[in-house]
Amino acid sequence: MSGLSIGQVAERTGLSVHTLRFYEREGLLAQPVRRGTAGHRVYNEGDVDWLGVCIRLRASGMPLTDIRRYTELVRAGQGNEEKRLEVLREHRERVLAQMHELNECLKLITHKVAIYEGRLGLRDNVTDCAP
Amino acid sequence: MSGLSIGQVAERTGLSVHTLRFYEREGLLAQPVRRGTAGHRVYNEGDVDWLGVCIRLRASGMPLTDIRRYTELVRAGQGNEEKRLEVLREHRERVLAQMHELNECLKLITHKVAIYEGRLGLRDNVTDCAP
DNA sequence: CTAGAATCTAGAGCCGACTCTAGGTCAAAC
DNA sequence: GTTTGACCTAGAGTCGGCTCTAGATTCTAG
Repeated sequence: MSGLSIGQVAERTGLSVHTLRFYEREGLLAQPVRRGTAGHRVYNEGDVDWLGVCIRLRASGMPLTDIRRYTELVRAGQGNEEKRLEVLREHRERVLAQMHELNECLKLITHKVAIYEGRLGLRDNVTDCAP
Repeated sequence: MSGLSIGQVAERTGLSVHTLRFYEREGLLAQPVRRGTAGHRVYNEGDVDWLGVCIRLRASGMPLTDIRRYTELVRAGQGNEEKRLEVLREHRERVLAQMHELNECLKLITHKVAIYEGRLGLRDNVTDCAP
């Protein structure tokens, strides 16, 4: 069941084939992709899983350079767990900070929505209300 | 009370003077900034407050074009509350989606951190590439 | 009065993250 | 046996969001 074309991987991951090649150039793949006949990329399930991790990290705001750094550590094999932890913990801080920021924004939006809904409601209820 | 230079506003908001001028060009200010002698910008507290809102919206991922759209509605005055609500609700959805995504990422990170901490604690040599 | 800091405008430059193009190879379907 | 479509590489282009430069003017402290 391992032996996916770039098109199949694109479909599965939601990335475009362009982006898949781009990510590979950027060193985001844990292992170098195997090549089949005519040099076509052949992905396996592990590649897809790893791409899933990359996608999640990207979606949470990790820059490509950091993902590459982490990928390189994984690729280098055992013995650098401390460094991997450092990268992960650093990103966790960013994620938490971002969550906090989003919460603040949510409060602001909720506040403003309440104001506008109140204003509209008032207008509906009191039909002859001149501003 | 009112009468802040661009430098003072930069200091208060954390934006650079470059960015303040850029935001103004992009139409992110609710009112056109007044000008003092020699054409220097003179901000008031209301401007700073509005910039605070813009900064929060930006930090939560709202693109500048959407902030401009919203600003234009506010600038246009009463009567478009429905449209403002639409912009706000739309962004709220994005924020909630983003929070969900961050949560998923947090789970992933926590999982991986646990693995690495366990590995360091137990000194085993499992090769891990699982998501 | 003068040096240095702050401001102005218009426009160029930069960076991250894609996204697309051109020109080519190859396999299978008609 | 040619056409179609997925794939290849190298490299150019795009876009959002700043960031900086140049050259001029103006405020401010000594």
